[in-house]
Amino acid sequence: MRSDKDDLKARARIRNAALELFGAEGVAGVSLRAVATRAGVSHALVLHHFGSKEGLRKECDAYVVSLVRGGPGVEALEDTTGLAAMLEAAGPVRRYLGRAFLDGAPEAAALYDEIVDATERWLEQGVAEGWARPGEDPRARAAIYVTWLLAPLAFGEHLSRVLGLPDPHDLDATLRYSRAGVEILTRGVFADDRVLTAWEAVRKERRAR
Amino acid sequence: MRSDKDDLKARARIRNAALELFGAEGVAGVSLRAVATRAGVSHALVLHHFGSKEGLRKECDAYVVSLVRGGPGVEALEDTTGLAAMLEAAGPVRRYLGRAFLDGAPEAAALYDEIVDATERWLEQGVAEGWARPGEDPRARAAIYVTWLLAPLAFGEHLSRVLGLPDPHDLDATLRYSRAGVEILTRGVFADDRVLTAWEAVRKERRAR
DNA sequence: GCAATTGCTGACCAGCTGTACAGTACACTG
DNA sequence: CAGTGTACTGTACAGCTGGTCAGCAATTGC
Repeated sequence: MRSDKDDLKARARIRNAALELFGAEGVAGVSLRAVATRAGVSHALVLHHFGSKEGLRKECDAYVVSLVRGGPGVEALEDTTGLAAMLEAAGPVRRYLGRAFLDGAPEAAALYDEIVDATERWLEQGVAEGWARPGEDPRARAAIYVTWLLAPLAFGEHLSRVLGLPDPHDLDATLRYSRAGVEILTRGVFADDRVLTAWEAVRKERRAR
Repeated sequence: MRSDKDDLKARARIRNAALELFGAEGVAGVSLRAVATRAGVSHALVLHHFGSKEGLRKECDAYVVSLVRGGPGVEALEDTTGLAAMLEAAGPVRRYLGRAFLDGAPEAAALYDEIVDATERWLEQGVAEGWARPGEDPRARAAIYVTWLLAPLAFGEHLSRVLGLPDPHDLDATLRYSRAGVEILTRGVFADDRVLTAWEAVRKERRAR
C-alpha cells in the first residue's frame, strides 16, 4: 500500500467515483477512464476489480440499495422516519438512486416494491389504529405515497432552485419542502370534494365508452 | 419525394425516433446511427438536418416542451385538467420528459418554473375562493404539488408494475393512481397532527444546534 | 528463504463514436 | 436549357470506447 491507509481502499474509491459520475451524467455518459481518473487509478484497475462496466454498475446499485436498506434497520421502513432518513442520504447517492429508478435497474425495482409493500402494511396498521384515514384503494395509495416521497430524488434540483435554496442536497432544503409535503399529507390541499367529483366524472365517462 | 407523402417527412421521423430512443436509453446511450436506423435514413441525414447530436437533443427538448405548453393552451396550466392532460401525453414523450427533468435540461427547468408559478397563483386563487386550504408556505406547497404531479413521469414504470397493470403509459393506469393521488390531495392521509408535530420537533431540534 | 497471491499499471486491440465531405438524385427557377 | 438549392447517401477519419494481457511490486503463506 502507498501511505498508512491511503484514505480509502482503491476499490471503494472507484465505487464512490462511479457513484458520483453515474449519478451526475448517467451510466452511459461516463467512461471507465473518467471513473478511473476521478478515483486516481488506471482504468485497467477498474476492470480488474469489477470485471466490466456492467459489473461496476451492479456494484453501485447493490451498494446504494444496501445503504438504504441497512441504514436504520429493516423495520425503519415501517415508519416515516425511515423514509425521511433515506431522503437525507448523501447527495451523490440521491442522484444515483433517482437515476436508477428511471433507468429501471432491477435492484431499484425490487427496492421500490419492498418499500411499497412495507408502506401498505404500515398504512393498514395506521387505519386500524386510527391515525391514518381509510382509502378507497390501499395498494394504489401506498404506491402513490412512496412515489411522492421519492419524487424529490428525481426533482430535487428543480425543487431547490424554485425555492431559492443554494444546495439541492442541503438538509435545510429538504426540511422546507418536506414541511409542505407533510402538511398536504395531513390536511390535504383541496377544501372540498370538487376535484374528487371531477375525477369520478372522468372515470364514468371513460367507462361509458 | 418518394411516395405521395411518405408517411412523415424524414425530419419529423428522425425527431420521433430520437424522442423514443433518448427517452428509453438516455441521450448518451443512443448513437446517431441507431436513431437513423430507426427512422429509416442514413446517419448522415441526421447531421444534415440537425447539425450535431446536441442539435438533435435541443430540437427534441423544444418539441416536447412545446407539446406540453401548446397542448391545451396557456391558461390550461391554471387548472388541474391541464396538468392531467400533460400526464396523459404519449408514452415516449413522458419518458423523455422525465429524463429531461433529471438531466437538468435548461428548457425543462424553465418549464418547471413556469408550472410552479402558475400553480402558486392558482392555489392562491383557490384559497381566496375557499376551495383550497391555506398553507404555511405557499411557494413550497406549489413546488411540492407540481413535483408530485410530475413524479409519475419518472416513476410511472414502477407505479404500474406495483399495481399489476400491463402498460405504464396506459390511460387506465394513470386513472387508477391519479384517483389515489386526488384522494390524498383532498382528504390527506394522516387523521391527526402527529406527523406534523414530529416534523416541528425536528425543526426545533435542528434550530437549537 | 521462496513461491503464490494480490493490487496495480501501461501498451494494445477491435469496434463504435460523432463529424466532415464529396457526390448523387431530384425539384425548382430563370 | 443551364443553374441553383435541397434532400439524401456512402465513405472516410480521428478519437474514444470497453476489454485483454503481460508484467511489475508488494504482501502473504509456508
